[in-house]
Amino acid sequence: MSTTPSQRDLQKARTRRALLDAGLGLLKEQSLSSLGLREITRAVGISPAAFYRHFRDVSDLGVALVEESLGSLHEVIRSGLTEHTEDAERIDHLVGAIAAYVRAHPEHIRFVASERHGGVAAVRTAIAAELDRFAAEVARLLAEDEVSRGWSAEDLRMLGETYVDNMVMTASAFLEAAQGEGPASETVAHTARRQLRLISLGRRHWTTSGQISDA
Amino acid sequence: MSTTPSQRDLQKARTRRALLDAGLGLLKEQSLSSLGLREITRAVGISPAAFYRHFRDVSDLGVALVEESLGSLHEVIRSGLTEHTEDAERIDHLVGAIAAYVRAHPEHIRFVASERHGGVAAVRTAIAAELDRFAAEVARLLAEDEVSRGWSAEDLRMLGETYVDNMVMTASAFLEAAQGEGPASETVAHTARRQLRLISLGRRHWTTSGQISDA
DNA sequence: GCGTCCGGCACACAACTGTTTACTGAACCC
DNA sequence: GGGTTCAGTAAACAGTTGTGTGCCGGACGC
Repeated sequence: MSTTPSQRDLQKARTRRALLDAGLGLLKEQSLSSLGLREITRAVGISPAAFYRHFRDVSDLGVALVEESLGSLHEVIRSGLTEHTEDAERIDHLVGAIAAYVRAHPEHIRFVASERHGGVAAVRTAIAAELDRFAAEVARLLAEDEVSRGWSAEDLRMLGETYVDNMVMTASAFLEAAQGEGPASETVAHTARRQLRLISLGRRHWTTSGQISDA
Repeated sequence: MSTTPSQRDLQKARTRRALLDAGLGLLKEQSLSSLGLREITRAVGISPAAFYRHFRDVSDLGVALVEESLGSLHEVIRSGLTEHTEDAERIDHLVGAIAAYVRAHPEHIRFVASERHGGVAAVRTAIAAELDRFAAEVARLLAEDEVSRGWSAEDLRMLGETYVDNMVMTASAFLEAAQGEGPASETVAHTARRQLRLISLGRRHWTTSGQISDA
């Protein structure tokens, strides 16, 4: 039961959105640690002092952007992994979902990719935590496949991390493709599919002891 | 036949080094796009204007740092891949080499990791080019294994990229471990070894058509 | 209807930024 | 030894930055 938001709350939320959007937009061409508070407020059309009504810091705004960027991705991946069980089909679907997500939210992806190892500690930590939850979730989903019988929690976790790493790489490769900086989008998709296939194959032949079995 | 460098050339080279080192040091706590020219010269102890005797830009200095950071890595990996042929042994050696490299040049690794998707286009491009050469080299080396018989150039390339991606991820994970931000160093090594094992397994069971073979 | 809350404003502050200019003085070449 | 080259300097430039203060005015709760 949520109380109806007042006119004031609505307006406040609206400028908050504007600040987030403006920040995200400006981050196309620089990184968070060089993004100025005044720069943001100028883009929104409000006075610098008004910024403090919404965020303590620019890095505070950054942390808010992390949740926003990665929050909606969970659902996308969950459905991608549960709807299909056959490997090839699942891989195609997953890569397609990533491509679609990048097309829909390019700035968010760019933000995460560049700030994941960026200069602002608070944001870095927030992203790491989110991706961690993410890897755990993927591991949980993959644990339900028949192929995962007998896998230790540790190995499953490793598998989840491998998937997440790969997805992040793929997403940022799609992004570069979209802005003409790297190989074309289809090439990225092709490579991503085969990388996932490689991982899938390794997974099928994994032995719980971790030894590499003979062919 | 190289001419002996004059006293002046020597001194110039020395301050250039100082600029690069100072820049790298300052990048521990921020990203390149927010690194100030004056900040660097102040750290070195020269006047701001003197900076222009060595670099056009701060991003120009960044590009110089890319070569420096990634140049010496080639040799490390080449030896790591050629000295051993047996999978398990090779993987141990490779992960160990990465760990040692990170321990030896932590700032360089941090620089590459954070600027790879950072805000400065020129640097981003330089890193991408270097990693590209890198992936090609790994592919070339892996092509010589017996396991690679019948692999297409395209598949080999994909394999090389997978290796490089994994190595970059591992290196930056080691880095975070070293500064106490993520899981411990041994955990990282353990995960990295198993990820490489996973890839190795996939590689063994790869079929040229790209189909996933039955167990 | 009235007092309070509070998002946004204008203004001021000191500190900082990249870049240009004309210069000094030591190492250089012949 | 004398003229030239050139890394580094000092000073000035116009803009920029984050943050603090006091105030306004419309929406709010009662």
